[in-house]
Amino acid sequence: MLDGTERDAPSGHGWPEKRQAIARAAIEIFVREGFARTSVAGIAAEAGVSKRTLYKHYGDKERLFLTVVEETLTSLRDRFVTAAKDHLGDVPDPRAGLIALGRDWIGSFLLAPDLVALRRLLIAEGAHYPQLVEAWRRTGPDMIQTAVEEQLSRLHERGLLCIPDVRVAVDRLSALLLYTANNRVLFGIVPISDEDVERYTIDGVDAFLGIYGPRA
Amino acid sequence: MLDGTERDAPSGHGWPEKRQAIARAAIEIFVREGFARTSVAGIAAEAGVSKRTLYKHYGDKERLFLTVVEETLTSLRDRFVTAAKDHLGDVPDPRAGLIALGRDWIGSFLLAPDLVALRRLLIAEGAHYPQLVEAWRRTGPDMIQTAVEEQLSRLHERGLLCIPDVRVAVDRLSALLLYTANNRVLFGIVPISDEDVERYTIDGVDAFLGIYGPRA
DNA sequence: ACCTTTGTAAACCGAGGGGTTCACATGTGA
DNA sequence: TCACATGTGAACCCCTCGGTTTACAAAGGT
Repeated sequence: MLDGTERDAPSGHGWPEKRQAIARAAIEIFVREGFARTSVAGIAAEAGVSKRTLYKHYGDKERLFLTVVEETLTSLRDRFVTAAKDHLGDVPDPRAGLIALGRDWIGSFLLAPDLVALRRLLIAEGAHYPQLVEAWRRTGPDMIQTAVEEQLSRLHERGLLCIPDVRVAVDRLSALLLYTANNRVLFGIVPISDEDVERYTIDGVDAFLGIYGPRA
Repeated sequence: MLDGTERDAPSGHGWPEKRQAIARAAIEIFVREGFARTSVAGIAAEAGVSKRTLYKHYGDKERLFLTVVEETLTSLRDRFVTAAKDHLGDVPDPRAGLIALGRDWIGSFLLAPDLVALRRLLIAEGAHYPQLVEAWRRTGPDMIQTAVEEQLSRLHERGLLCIPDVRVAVDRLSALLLYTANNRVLFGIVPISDEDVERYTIDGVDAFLGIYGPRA
């Protein structure tokens, strides 16, 4: 037991990987169980780490919670910006472009299981930790808002859509695309199929085009 | 101490009012603190009742929780139906009627503090107690859905709106009316003023009329 | 070789909370 | 008047959990 075990998976000791293992386990359990139901011992066990090490890295349960959620939010922001740059590129046909955008928005952001769980956690604990809500607002919605605004502006400038107020248009697009699916997924349990995503997307885009379509 | 005290407010003992006092205190604290953070002793104190009495009425913490939330949901259903009958009556002008409907919908249902807290609770604990989510779906959304469907159908039949699919139209109307406000209020903290409600209402209705207006 | 750093495993402490019991009080009905 | 049902309040048991301490083990640099 003192020789070669635990060599390939570097769990010897003295590595900052411990910290990351703790963070991974912590966010997973916090997000699944909520703050109060989560035990520090459980996190330590899940991370394959002693309680002592955990308390060395993060001072106490609350600081662990705040740190790990905020770290998750910033890593999330990176996901947002890269995805926005990737998938929201130039589109020839407005309808096709909006559908691609909507599909990606719903599938990658709205329904991604970890993001759903994170939103649930923030809604649940937000009243107790307002700073987290503030961080969420900055990283998530605002990023998407500006990215989509940019897209819609481009479509407007090219004369493919008629959008007097881009800000409002983004609100309406997100509402039409996300509202139903968001409700289903937040209250949970019922899984959402790919066909559902496709339906929500097309339906939302068509409603949006009913308002802003070149037809006017 | 054995004569006339506690006559008007019947808190002597031996009354089922105790049960109601417990229920009131319980739902208030559960909704504010969540299940795990709530202590049975706290509920008993808030209700002005001994723990023993509480355990006599409701067997244990979990049964208290489930019972009291489900009772709240059914009492909620009554609120829904009466409000639907009251405020969603016949409307002469579609825009004015929809605005009145929207204002009431947002103000009375979406933003009512107790309903917000209840939705938060259901989102937070839904994964642990699916039965509650099911009860919520039955009492809340479905009631509103059918009530509003009826209203829109009437407007369609009178030729004031052009609505090919009423089901979809209700989804879109609720999305346009509620999405933004719902997000703001669920993540919490930021209060929503009456002016905000008015803005959300008018904006949502106008967007809806952009899709379904007689103009086509 | 030695000491420091980083880690583990387990025991331990104190607080809080779910749930029960006990001794006692007070209205109600026969 | 006496039993009974209902309720009180406080003590109590036991477990979980946050957080600490102790004893020990393995690098790794000098």
